[in-house]
Amino acid sequence: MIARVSLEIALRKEFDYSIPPALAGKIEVGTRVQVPFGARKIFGTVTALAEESAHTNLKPIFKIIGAQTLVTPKVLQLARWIGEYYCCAPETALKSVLPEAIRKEKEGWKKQLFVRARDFAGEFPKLPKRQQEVWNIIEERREMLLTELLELAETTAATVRKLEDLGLVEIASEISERDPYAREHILPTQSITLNSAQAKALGEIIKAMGVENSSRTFLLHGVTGSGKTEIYLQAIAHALEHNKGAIVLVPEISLTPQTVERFKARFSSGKLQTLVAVLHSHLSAGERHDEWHKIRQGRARIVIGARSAIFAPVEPLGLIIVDEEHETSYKQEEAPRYHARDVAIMRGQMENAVVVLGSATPSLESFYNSKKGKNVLLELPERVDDQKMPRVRVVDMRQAAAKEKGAPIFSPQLKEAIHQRIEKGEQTILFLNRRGYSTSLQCEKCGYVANCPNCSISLTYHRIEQKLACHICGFVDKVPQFCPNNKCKNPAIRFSGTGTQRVEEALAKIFPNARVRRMDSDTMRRKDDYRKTLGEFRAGKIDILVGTQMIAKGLHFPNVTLVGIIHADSALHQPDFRAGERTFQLLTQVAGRAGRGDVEGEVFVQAFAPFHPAIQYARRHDFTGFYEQEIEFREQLKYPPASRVALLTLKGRNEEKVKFSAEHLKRELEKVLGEFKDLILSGPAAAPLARAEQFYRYQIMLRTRAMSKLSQTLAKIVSNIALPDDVTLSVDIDPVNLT
DNA sequence: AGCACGCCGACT
DNA sequence: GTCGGCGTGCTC
Repeated sequence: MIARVSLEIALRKEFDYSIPPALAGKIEVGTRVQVPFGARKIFGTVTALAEESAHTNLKPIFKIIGAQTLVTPKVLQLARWIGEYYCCAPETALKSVLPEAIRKEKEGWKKQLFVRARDFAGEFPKLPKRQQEVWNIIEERREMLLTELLELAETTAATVRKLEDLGLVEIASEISERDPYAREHILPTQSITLNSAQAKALGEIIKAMGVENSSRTFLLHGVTGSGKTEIYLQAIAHALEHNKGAIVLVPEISLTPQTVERFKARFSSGKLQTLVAVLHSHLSAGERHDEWHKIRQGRARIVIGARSAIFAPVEPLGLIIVDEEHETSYKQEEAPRYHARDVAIMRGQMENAVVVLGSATPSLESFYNSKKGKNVLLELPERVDDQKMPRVRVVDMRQAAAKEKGAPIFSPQLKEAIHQRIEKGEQTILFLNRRGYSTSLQCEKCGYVANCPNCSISLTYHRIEQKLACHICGFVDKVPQFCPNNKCKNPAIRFSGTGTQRVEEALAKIFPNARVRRMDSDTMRRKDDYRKTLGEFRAGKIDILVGTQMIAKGLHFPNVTLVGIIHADSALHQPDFRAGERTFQLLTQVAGRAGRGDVEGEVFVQAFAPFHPAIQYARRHDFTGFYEQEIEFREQLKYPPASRVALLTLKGRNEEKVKFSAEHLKRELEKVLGEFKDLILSGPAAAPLARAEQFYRYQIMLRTRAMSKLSQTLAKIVSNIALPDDVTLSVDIDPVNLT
């Protein structure tokens, strides 16, 4: 027998090996192996078994890695598709399918000493007092951790060893499974009765699950608080009843203990007792290892996790849920540059699983697909608790700016609203998507701006830490006391643009008695900070929470009746065709934080372009209206979803070389791509962020409706084109980030 | 990806 | 005469 092996080096080629007698019958498709390759030893994955090979003198496989076949044939098939569609080496795609913790040569199980009572035949010996006490504990528990026993009996291992010598107990090193949620106390929950819209949606999903050999994708469009999660839970319960497993994808940022708890509470406790495995980046390598094997061994049937959880080896798979499907964090920003939502749809098709995409603000792509019949739209138009949507007021900051000298941070309306909440003991969330104190430092006299030496952006002033920092590369500099321009040396330097630190400071001045807390990546350095701060906020120990992105998602606090968005249109000027969509989504999500208790919520949106459609449709909670006007623009300019984009980026330290290479690449593309009738080729042009971490970047954008075909053609060009070795080319299919 | 082989310039 | 530059090609 011969095994075809995909090696863990991006050669875009597979190699044949003979299976030595010692491994005969133990190797199958998906087995990870170590093989000789030239003078080296390399890991790889068996992708096929064959009777014969085109090559002679095959070398034998060295050994098998892992106790069990790690890549299931279905996941292997999925990896192949990713390599093809996302235009990367199949080896790169295959590599990302297994977590790092699983790919190690030695197994990652944690072994601990266990003490177990043995069946004792014959006369029970008379034991000394201490030994008898220890025995009593063991006899009752039958089996326990040695460390636990020592603590409980306040004794040492020597005493237990005595019992072992007498043949009363055995001490053995055994696998002890790590449980990242062992400390949480989870109370079981029961299904909640659904309202009619929910019941109808669930009915459709269940109906689709009953049909064999037809996968179906649903787009569950439900406003914030419309009860999407309960539908997920009941759909999963249905899958379990039919002996199928489920994968739930959640954006990393909303994978909080509360989210996990909701799933565990329904399935991991009470009479169902189905294990829920969790996969996300905050787990230790050991925890991830154990969670993954729980899934692989079929003990966990439900997986909840971030992007890469879409590769979880759940088998058979009945249901995939992609919550907040519009979230950009589903896109991996390094090779393989896959979009987990789209991989989910593909996996659903391959495995006959039903896919449910959920969102209050669906991506234009998914909504467009529902119009085209590629997925089935399910609408939840109302909040489950009959609460009204919050009242959204848009404040024209141009007027506020005209009244005072320059634009204030808070409009008078927002200031008054905050004041009222403090009086009433209600809470406020203020959102601003910019950390630091001010976004730039400029000399008013000579025009000098403090820029990053490595990137083409200005440095952000951090007042508390007294530093200037680059938010791209992390460069840090001292704050100059006067203009660094030698000919100027002006002591008056202006800080402009507002960040969260400045908002926090301003609040302290205006409301000296209010308890203000800032939440951004600068204050949330430690693992536990996030949980702690939210705990204090929930307990009412904080009046005003100021924060970035971090506070926009999923938080649910009944006492929050006011949400202020400080600079709602800050994203609108970005050179990205999705700028409007992002703004609409963000405003809707943030606004959804208000009024989830008994009191009606109020949202203040401060903007310099208050009549922009993204802001006006968000104000009216009108997704469909926004979609209709946005899709018109996308269709006119042939942007997604009216087309698909491939973004080619060239990077290098030498700008001229990068530019030249980009022009060379474009000429090569023009030669080959004539057959694509609807192709639009634009660029090369300097990337919006022209330099990052000392690398100059040039881009070429390709647009077509036939992306599968285009990425196949691109793969050929990319692997054949000759570029200087200090210039690198990356291909991003369906990019979400154009910078 | 890494390593060997191979063919032309400045050195003991 | 050698040491070494990195172009080309190969690894089952």
